[in-house]
Amino acid sequence: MAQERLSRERLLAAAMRVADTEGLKALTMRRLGAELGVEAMSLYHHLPGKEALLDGLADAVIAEIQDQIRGGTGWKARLRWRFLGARGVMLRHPWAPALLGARSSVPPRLFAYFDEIVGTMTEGGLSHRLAHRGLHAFGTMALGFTQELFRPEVGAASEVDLAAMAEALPHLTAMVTAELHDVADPVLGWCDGQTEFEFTLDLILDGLERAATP
Amino acid sequence: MAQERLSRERLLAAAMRVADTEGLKALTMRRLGAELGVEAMSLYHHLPGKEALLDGLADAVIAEIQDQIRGGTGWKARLRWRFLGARGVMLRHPWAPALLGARSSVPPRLFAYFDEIVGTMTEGGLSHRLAHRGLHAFGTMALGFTQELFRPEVGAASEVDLAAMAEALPHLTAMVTAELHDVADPVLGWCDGQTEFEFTLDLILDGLERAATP
DNA sequence: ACCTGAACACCGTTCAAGT
DNA sequence: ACCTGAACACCGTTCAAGT
Repeated sequence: MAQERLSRERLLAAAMRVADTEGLKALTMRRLGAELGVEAMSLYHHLPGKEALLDGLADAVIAEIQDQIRGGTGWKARLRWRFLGARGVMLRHPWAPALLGARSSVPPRLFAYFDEIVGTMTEGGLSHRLAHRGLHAFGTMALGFTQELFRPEVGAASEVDLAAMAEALPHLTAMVTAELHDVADPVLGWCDGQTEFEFTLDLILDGLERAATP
Repeated sequence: MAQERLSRERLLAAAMRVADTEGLKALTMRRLGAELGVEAMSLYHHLPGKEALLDGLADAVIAEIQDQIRGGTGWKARLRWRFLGARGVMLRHPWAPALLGARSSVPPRLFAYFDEIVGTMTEGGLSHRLAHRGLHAFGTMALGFTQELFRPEVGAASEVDLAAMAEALPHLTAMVTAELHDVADPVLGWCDGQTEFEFTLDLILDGLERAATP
């Protein structure tokens, strides 16, 4: 079954494949072994354990963000592309936000990634203090998720009693009604995500620019 | 050992106690049973399973945020107090961000919480569209965490080779050096969290206000 | 009704044994 | 050196039995 020699790279690639297709919970050492046509214990010759596997997976996601080509001139445009690219990576790997949020150690590549973000700001004329605060302001946006932490539950959502909801949650109901984009799917379709992500991004970028030019 | 009758409330209180003192990983059904002087299987008479326990815990955190008294007049001041209060709750329960981030179902109280936030904005004169985008812009800030996803590893942090770091990560090193607040702890002490949280909060609040008044 | 104890199906991992 | 298979210490949970 084992076509080629195992390696750390092959393990991580297979782990990402399993996570993409079956979710993070399905990624067990035994399942990963089966994916590679090998016993679970063989994996321990290339990685010290499960935690190291997840650390490597988190680092690989950062690497994928860094691999995104960046375009545009000016610090605002460059950061805009960076973060939109990061969001794209996260949409391809829906398990990634939860993984990055749960990791206790910082993925090594994250330092280089943040270094580049800071460099983009300071070379754009922002002070170190403002760049520092900017880094915090972007927060999880630099990793492509702002509001994606709670995944919608498909199925149960359409059974919402709008009349009862209007009584218990008047403001939210009024907003949903006013903001409805897609009538076909009144609960899931009223946020498109991309629009709100870009709004937040521009809000922060414009706020930083205003703070930089007194 | 079992002093009083068990109840869902007693289970959740004990679960929060275990999580606060020993962390979320230590919260197993057997450990929770021991905390209450009872066998693990007794818990299943008051909760359907582990997932329901974690759901209840997530909901209890939202309830604790909602219990914070809110002061101030005007929508910006009220939201400011709300989110600073949410941050305080999360600082008391360091396990909460990871839990809320990992839950697949939405805690029931979150709807009422968001309804109040939307109501604060619309009663302050913001359109439903702007309130909607504001809700997304606040994102995880409404739950008290923006950048707390990666916990610093105490101990290994002080062993950083600043000279090597300056070469590999020039922008980040320059920023850390320029922004150093506490010389005694050069790596952990250069962010105080609270300052950056308030900066982000005001950045978004001011940006929304500017978008509301053309 | 509520609680118990043994058992089952998992999981990550240790260890001695194979090649 | 790399991979295996049995075993160990956990975990959430089922089930029959107690009171």
